[in-house]
Amino acid sequence: MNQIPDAETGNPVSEVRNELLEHLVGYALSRASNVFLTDFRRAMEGTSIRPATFAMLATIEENPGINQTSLGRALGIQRANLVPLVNELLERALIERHPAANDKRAFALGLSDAGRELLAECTGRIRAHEEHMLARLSVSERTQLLGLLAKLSR
Amino acid sequence: MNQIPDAETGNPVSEVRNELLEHLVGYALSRASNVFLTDFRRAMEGTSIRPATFAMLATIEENPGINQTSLGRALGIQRANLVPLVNELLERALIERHPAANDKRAFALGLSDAGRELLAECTGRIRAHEEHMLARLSVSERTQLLGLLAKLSR
DNA sequence: TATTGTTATACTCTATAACTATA
DNA sequence: TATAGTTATAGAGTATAACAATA
Repeated sequence: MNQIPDAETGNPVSEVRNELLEHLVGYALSRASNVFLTDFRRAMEGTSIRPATFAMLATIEENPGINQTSLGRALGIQRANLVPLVNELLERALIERHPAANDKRAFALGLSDAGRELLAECTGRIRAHEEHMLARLSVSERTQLLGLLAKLSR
Repeated sequence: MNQIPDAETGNPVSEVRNELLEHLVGYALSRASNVFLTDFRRAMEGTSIRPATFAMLATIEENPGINQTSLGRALGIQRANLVPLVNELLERALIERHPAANDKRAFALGLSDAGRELLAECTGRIRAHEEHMLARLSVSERTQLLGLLAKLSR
């Protein structure tokens, strides 16, 4: 892991030991997720799109007319936290919001042309980012990993 | 995924589609990590220990005398962000901090008896939490998953 | 009564820049 | 010059509670 000097004895210590953490899936998930996140940000530089807003655009494109509560539920984002995100995408004219046909409380969300264009641009960048992050994994390992992760979130 | 009414047409829609996100490892990592995080918090209720402070206690126990920079590097926590965390553990008397022998700039960190006790208590809870979260995975699947995740962070 | 969208608020994690004292 | 610890600050994700309008 990391070469360190032992601050107490001054003896050279070859590595930081971490038997406990190394065997915790939760810790490994958190570390791996953060590595991806850092590279995701680099890949998306200049787009002002973050993981949450990308997920929103992708989900709205595939489910035109979806309302905010359903969108939040599908993405694991609470209604309250979705509000400023929706506002941001509206202000950037990446999505459109119309009154829902059968429910005066709700809105139907859809992508604007600009939103569709930006989504396509971001999707291309993200595919390259994933390819870069998964370079060490074979095709079957990638499939395995996706399957195992899906099992954890279900 | 989630049953929603289509807000535009009012037609029943069986599921939220998400072809794109479902095939992104970065997204799956983020979702799974968050599922674990939520359950981790529940499992640690009453201890005032969070993921970062648990990782610190575990790493200090296995590397007595380690300094803050090395600790941060081993955990992926920047020096600047480590400071308030170290202070918190010092104030709770869970760790001790002594001047390093060979470097007047550095401190040697170690666990107090209280810290060792709390670490043991938390470790037990976390093992139960992991067991709970991994219930759907076989032993070999768990090993596979840990191995694949390690490949991503290296 | 329950649900949709909203406001307000707080906590945690992470990132960057710049400082001091030592090495 | 580089490193250890520190301060200050900001961005982003997530959590809870409560409200008005509508179902």
